[in-house]
Amino acid sequence: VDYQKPRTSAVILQQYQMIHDIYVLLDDGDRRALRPFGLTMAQYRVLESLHTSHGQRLTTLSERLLRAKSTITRIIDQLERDGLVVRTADDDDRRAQRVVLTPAGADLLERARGVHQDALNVRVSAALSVPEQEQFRALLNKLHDSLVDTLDEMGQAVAP
Amino acid sequence: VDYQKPRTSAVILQQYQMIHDIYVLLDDGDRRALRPFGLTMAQYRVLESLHTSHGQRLTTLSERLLRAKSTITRIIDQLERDGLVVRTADDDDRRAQRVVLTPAGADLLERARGVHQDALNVRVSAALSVPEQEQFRALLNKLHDSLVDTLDEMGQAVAP
DNA sequence: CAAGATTGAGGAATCAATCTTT
DNA sequence: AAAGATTGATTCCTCAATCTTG
Repeated sequence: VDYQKPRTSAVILQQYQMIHDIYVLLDDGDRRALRPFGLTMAQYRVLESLHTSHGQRLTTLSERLLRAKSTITRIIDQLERDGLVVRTADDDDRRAQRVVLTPAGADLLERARGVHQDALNVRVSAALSVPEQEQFRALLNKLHDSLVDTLDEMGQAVAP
Repeated sequence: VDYQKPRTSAVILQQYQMIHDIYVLLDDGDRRALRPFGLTMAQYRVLESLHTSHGQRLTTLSERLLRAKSTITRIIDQLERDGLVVRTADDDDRRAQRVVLTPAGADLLERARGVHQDALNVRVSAALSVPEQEQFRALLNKLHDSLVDTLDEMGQAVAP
């Protein structure tokens, strides 16, 4: 018996694999919902973030969406090529680019969001009651914030 | 006001983005923990699955790990090249391949698992108390099973 | 030098097509 | 025809290096 190195409980391992699988399952449904609009999940999340907060920098998007800066650059390239967003110069800092949703982008987001949300709603509502959803949300929040904290302590690592 | 099309509540949307972010955050930590062993997360999960159930078919691995069959083929290629697993002929069905862990593979898994679990343990324990973890696990389980069910109803879609 | 952004190279995952066996 | 598995082409993402500006 080893008294010195407490091993991870089976509960935690199950949790992790479960989170992983749930992510994959949700991702699978998302891709199906967004495909008719020609959007990947990453592109969709960028549009959503821009809708919430206009004129973000690429670096800000990288931090919020937990993607490498180069990934964001390429996603914006695609979206701009499709006429959904536009890069704008930053008056205060000539290094930075501000990204703005075009009318076409806002329109596409609006339509995609409807389909995406309905599909998500069906799947989650079938699984959890409203009180359970609230309870679930609270636990996710707690875990999320804690993970972000430990990430910060190690020096930003996701998007170098 | 629109009485006909109930939209998704903000709660559900927050949940989804939270799950997505948590996945990315955990994945980031995993990659750091497994890199010294030369393993990706997908490879690690294959080894784990083979340790639990010996001699699985590639198709079975594809279904359990929610990855496309071609993805599994390539992961097994890599693991076999590194001498961690071996493809074995199936006596009953000459189309099928049974995958088995080699002693080297079992050994590497053992060592990687220790580091991976400790790293995960630290991060999750810092976030949730033991009762919370148990509560969390129950909700994840419920959501997971429900998502699998709705996936099955739509005809297998993840790995065509 | 540090920060914002981009580019090239490489890995990982998927789709569609193909081959063999049932 | 259908199932198990593989291959080729393509997309997505990341890392490391680079360019410009603060």
